[in-house]
Amino acid sequence: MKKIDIFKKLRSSGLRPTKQRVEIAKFLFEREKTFHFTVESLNKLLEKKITSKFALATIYNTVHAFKNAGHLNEVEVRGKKTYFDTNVLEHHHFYDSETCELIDIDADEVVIQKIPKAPNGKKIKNVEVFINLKN
Amino acid sequence: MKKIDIFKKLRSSGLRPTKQRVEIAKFLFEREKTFHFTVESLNKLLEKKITSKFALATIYNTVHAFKNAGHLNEVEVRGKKTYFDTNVLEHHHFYDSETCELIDIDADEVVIQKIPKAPNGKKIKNVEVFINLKN
DNA sequence: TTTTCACTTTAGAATTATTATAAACTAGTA
DNA sequence: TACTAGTTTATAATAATTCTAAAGTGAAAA
Repeated sequence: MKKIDIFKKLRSSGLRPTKQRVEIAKFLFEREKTFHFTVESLNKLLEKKITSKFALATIYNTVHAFKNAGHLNEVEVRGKKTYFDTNVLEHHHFYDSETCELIDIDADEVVIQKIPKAPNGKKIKNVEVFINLKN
Repeated sequence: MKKIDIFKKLRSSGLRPTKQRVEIAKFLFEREKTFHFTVESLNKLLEKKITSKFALATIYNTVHAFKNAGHLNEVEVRGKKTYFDTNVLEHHHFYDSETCELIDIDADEVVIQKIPKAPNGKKIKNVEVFINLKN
């Protein structure tokens, strides 16, 4: 993803392309594969990669802004930290609790045959399948 | 569930039937339907129901002890608080993010036709289906 | 280009859920 | 009854996240 595309991405979601947002966006979206992270892990990786230091609050702000703009997914993981995912398509996850690692599963790799109706007046927003792993 | 059964349940899992544990166990397990709660909500409900006051740490200790003994399930919910469930059979959940409410789905109400293989050397421990609701 | 101002960043304080600590208590056994 | 390991308790500590308010900055308007 080129710099100009990053700018577009930010602008089109109503986010000013500040130095911090551009750097973080480049780090997150200039990659082939899906990337899973917590704010803590992202902060550590950015510290290594980037010369200037961003406030932790900025990482939080930016990640939430990206999430609200639909550029990041928040992933369903039991635990203290919140995981994010650069894959914003509908998909599912393996979770390896030994390593605390998430692995993406494409939506078409899971086929659900039967599902109950949503209760009284509610609708189904989405279905997440979470496969816990063991050794 | 009678008092004697509560005692048995506790003893058979190596837990001394203290006043606190018995009270909490009665509150949790003497019901027909599944019960979902957080430590905070359980604490509030116990305060209403019970004359004596238990330390918050005791609620945490007890809930964890019950969970480790297999009498409670910890449920996969995104968010800060940890949810528990008196239903320890394999099952799934609806989640209503408006009301932060969990609703059980029996295992046989969901049929999965296709699922990917576990990655390199890992095995599948269990599969959780989480259905997010909207209005 | 300069001015202006709403939006951002920042450091640090505040908050919230949870766990750790260490002293006081108690169930069950000898 | 007395002992002891397991429990409870109040409080402190921790950890992730959010809040705050002051300083900084992008970009639209003059």
